[in-house]
Amino acid sequence: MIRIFVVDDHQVVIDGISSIFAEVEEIKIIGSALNGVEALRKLETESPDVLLLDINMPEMDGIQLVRELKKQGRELKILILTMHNNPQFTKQLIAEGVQGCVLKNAGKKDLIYAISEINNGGRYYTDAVEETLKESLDKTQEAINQVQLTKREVEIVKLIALEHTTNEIAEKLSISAYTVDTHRKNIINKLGVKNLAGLVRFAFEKGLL
Amino acid sequence: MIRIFVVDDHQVVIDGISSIFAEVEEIKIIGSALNGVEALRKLETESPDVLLLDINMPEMDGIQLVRELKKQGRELKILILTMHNNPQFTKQLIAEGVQGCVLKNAGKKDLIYAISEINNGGRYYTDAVEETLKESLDKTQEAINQVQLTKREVEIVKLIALEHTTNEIAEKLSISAYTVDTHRKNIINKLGVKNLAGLVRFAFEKGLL
DNA sequence: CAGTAAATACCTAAATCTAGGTATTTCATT
DNA sequence: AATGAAATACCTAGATTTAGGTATTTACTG
Repeated sequence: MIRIFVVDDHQVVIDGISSIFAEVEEIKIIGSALNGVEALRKLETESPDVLLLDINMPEMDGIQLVRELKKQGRELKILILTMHNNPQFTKQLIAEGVQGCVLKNAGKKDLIYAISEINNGGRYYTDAVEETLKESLDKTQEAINQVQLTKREVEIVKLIALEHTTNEIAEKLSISAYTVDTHRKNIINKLGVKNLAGLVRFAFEKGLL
Repeated sequence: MIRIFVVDDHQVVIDGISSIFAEVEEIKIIGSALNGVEALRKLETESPDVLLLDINMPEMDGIQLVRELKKQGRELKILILTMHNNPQFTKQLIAEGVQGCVLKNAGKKDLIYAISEINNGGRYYTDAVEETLKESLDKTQEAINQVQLTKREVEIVKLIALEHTTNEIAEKLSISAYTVDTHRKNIINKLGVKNLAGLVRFAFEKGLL
């Protein structure tokens, strides 16, 4: 019997996954959470074999949660559920030591297979994920290091994505436009993107919007 | 007995929803599709009471599918399943005549309630959706009309979102930078967004990336 | 207490985007 | 053959972003 804990910010997905496994003998859902913070709290008292984790979440995203759990020295296997097949993320995830990754457009069968594989000490990456990964493996290696935006930076990313100009943001936050400029520059550097478009794209991929 | 057809590009969501309703007496899933094109084909022979439809899909998105079905004069109720609570979309959807809209972070209970409401001739919008809608209802009304980008425009939107500048795009497509400029302007006008950031956001919401 | 991360602010020059136009060619449809 | 949409191209002025810096204050952490 494999004991699973599901973390996903969409209740429908949690309910769905629960229902899928309700009819599967060897797998049992022992709990779920709608975000990273809730997951951490609940995992204090629960100890699943496999953690089924969504990447794109508000509050604390999947990667942060993985880090926190590793930091606590938890011995559990992690299977990532992701929307976008983004090599940037996948690389980061592997670096963080997760055991597998399936796209949300995978089917029930794949999901069950991935979970058993992982529970038996294996690894599982959807074909598509693996392929995209290989393609981009030779590219910028330093991009792997942790991209962590500060609270203020996240705030500014959101405002930019919502079409506010530097001046508007400055006024809204009651700070100098120069400061907003500086933040924007820092963000672009941190994310390794080229311009505003990349920044907005990131905001989406990261689930900030 | 309410007969449902599910359209969502994520197999996990389809499987999940199927499982959820497997244990609900009055609701039955009679079919599903992973994209608009497949849905249209399958709906030629199927006639569900309610269509459960994801907005963000590749190939043919939810709105396009709704239009096509209305054009065919199909008599069916449509419940939208959406990720983002975007008033722009909601307005468009209402204009297209859909019966309801639930966010993907709604739970099983809400989903079931929404479906029965709609099947009984009612309408159902998640509280959050309704609220966001009201807030933005006084804003630009003309934005409701169909936003349809041409092939070339879509191409350019993608390149912009991928962080290419006007000059780079011009070179890549072997056209003048002036032309790219014109396209960008037209796109910004069509979408009713303010700047490049809005354009990239749109690309994501529309599922272009 | 020393060190560091975060947030703040300033400066300049160059690149890029935005807004307001006008105008021609191509292609498909009526 | 005419209409209209799509794609193309050009022009100018002003706004905004980008790249390269430097520097101060605050707050937490070892």
